[in-house]
Amino acid sequence: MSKTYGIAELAREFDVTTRTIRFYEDKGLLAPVREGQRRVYAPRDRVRLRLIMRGKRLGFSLEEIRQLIDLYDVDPSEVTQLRHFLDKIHEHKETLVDQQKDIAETLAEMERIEAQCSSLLSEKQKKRKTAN
Amino acid sequence: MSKTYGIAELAREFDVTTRTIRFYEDKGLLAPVREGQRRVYAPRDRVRLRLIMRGKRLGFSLEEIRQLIDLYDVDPSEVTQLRHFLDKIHEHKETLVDQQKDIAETLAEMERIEAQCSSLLSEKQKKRKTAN
DNA sequence: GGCCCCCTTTACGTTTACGTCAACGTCAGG
DNA sequence: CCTGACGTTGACGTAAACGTAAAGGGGGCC
Repeated sequence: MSKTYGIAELAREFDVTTRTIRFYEDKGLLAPVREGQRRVYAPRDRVRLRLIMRGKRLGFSLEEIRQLIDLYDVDPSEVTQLRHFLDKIHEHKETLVDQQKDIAETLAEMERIEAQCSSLLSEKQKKRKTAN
Repeated sequence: MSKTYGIAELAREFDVTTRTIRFYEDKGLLAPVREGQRRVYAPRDRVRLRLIMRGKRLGFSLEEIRQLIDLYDVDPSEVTQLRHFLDKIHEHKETLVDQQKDIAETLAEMERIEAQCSSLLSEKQKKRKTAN
């Protein structure tokens, strides 16, 4: 038997509330096994949760994340599905590449401002020294 | 005189509604000049709008975007402000670098799945050919 | 038995980021 | 003068992503 997890356990690990985890289940992002009423999470659920958190950090909506995650579980039996699946992957890849560009630009600007600021700061330090 | 823009003009250019632009003003992200009651946007407002859109694509909240944009307009007179300012930049840079990592990981996984899928697809094609 | 901790569902509240509609001003063209 | 395009404020609506409180079940342990 591979390990299982309780809801509180996962909540602690990923620093979210149990409410949040149940909410994700409501939205079809998770589907833990039940033991009576209690939710029991398998390692694959834990992986999914990790993917969800990453998706959130990237600014995707839960709906988009759901579609993304479903890609990992697709049954590769039908050829048409495979094609459709590859299309979806391409879409998401483009989005991500665009984001990379956005980030690169923003980082570049920040470093420009940063440098400008640093030089300004060191100039002020000089003046302070010469004034003493 | 450098060019100015009407609200509808900018709305078209950035593919948002005028409502959205006014909303950003409400939240302190924009501050166009008034000509009577009408809003008149200068090139710098247009730049700001571009920054806003980029921030949104990166999943930042409007409040975070406001703080980010304000960094571009900071008055570099006070040394303490400069230090504080540099700290803020460092924070944001870390966030962005983390995002870069997230994106890289996601892209890597996608390409792995993609390759796996493509090979599956070409195998099916082969079988189809030999079956004919 | 009493307390604590974990779990459950139901349901209403909140924040963000706008959409939508009403009601009205302004200015150019026909 | 009327229409139509563009603009304004104000108020209410809404979807997403949870928070929070209510009300309760079940197990362990001292």
